[in-house]
Amino acid sequence: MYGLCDCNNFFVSCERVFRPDLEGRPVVVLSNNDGCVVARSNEAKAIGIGMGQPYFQAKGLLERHGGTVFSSNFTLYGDLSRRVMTTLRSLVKEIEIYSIDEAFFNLEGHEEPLEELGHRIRNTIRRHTGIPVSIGIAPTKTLAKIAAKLAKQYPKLSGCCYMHREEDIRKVLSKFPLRDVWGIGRRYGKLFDQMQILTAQQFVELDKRWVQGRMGITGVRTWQELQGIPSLPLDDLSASRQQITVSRSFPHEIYDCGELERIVAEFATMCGEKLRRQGSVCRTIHCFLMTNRHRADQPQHTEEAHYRFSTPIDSTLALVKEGRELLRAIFREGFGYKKAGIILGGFEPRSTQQQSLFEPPSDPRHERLMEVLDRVNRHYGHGALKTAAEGEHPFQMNREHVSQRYTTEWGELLTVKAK
DNA sequence: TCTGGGGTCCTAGGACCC
DNA sequence: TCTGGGGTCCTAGGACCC
Repeated sequence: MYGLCDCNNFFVSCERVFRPDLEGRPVVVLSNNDGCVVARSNEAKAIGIGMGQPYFQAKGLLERHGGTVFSSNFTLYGDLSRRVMTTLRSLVKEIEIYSIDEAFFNLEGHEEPLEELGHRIRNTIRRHTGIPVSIGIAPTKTLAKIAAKLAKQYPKLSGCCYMHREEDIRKVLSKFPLRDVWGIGRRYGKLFDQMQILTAQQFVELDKRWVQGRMGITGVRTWQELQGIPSLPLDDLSASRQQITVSRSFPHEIYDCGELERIVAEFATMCGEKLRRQGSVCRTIHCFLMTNRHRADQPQHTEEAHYRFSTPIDSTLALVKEGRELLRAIFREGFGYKKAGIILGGFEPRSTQQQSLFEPPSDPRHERLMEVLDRVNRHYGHGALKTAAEGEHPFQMNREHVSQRYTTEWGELLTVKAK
């Protein structure tokens, strides 16, 4: 049996931990630059605010219902996520952290009745962190996702759904919309709508060879998982990432190459910090640039370029240098750029770094320099020490409604006032 | 006026190997 | 005239996820 622990409306719940006055009222959290709605309280969903809706479209509706809006505060959400995962890890044997607000766990060898255990997990996480979660328990991960959805949907389940009898599962699947199944995205959803295959049960009744031919091995796995055949093992994702990205949309279009260079240098620096934190060196760096795709009246240009280091590196100086060169290669005069990013890939562990036979080894002085750079910035805060290429003023996003970093900054602790 | 960011895995095809 | 069989590795692009 697999369990899924899914935080309810996670970003909104994080804000409500420190603002209990917002219980029962519409609350939304916005993406970077206060662009789109990325989390909604149940009340905000009920008044018709959509997921991913641009804020300027939702603003009026929210205000009419006396709702509250927050800019995203990932420092806070990341810290509360860590607390939720720590609590969960103390209650079950093995967990796979799937995203900032979800984790799977394995239930083999637990003696406590599983439904009871589910409720105990839910109550403990609520008590220790203030975050409400939904628990789904079922024979496979895909079914556990469905169970967690039901737990969220039906109040009489009190936040935990244990789904294991075959006839119960079939009954659920024959009502469950196929497009809401984990692994069925927009593209396949459309295809199945056209075929009039609307429920998960109808999908399960398709021929395996058809599924294989049309959707590949990933489709077959979903098909099997829905039948209770485990096909997605619990992954140990503690291994390091395959790719590191830092990208942002800008508040305004940027026409100046020098300004973009400073921003890209900052993104490359942030990538370098992440890279060294996971103890890797990288072989490739990509830089991309795009204009505002929502402005059909303006000329469009999107381009990407990449560079391969002859010796894998983790030095911010090398990343900044190549990042800026790539940018200069793809930048075109006269276009208003709205978004840029740096992506690192081709990772190897730093400890077993392969040297090139013909190229000179990377500058050994960088290693010491990066150690000092990271130590200074850990102690005095991000950006205390930086490359000249980044310029004086760090890249700023719109964050008009940001809350305090209650749990990670001494200066921003919650203040309690006596009445 | 305003429209997010960061990931994963799979597949097909090309280069290359013996 | 005729031209094998069995692999690996890499990359780009497409699907998906939260």
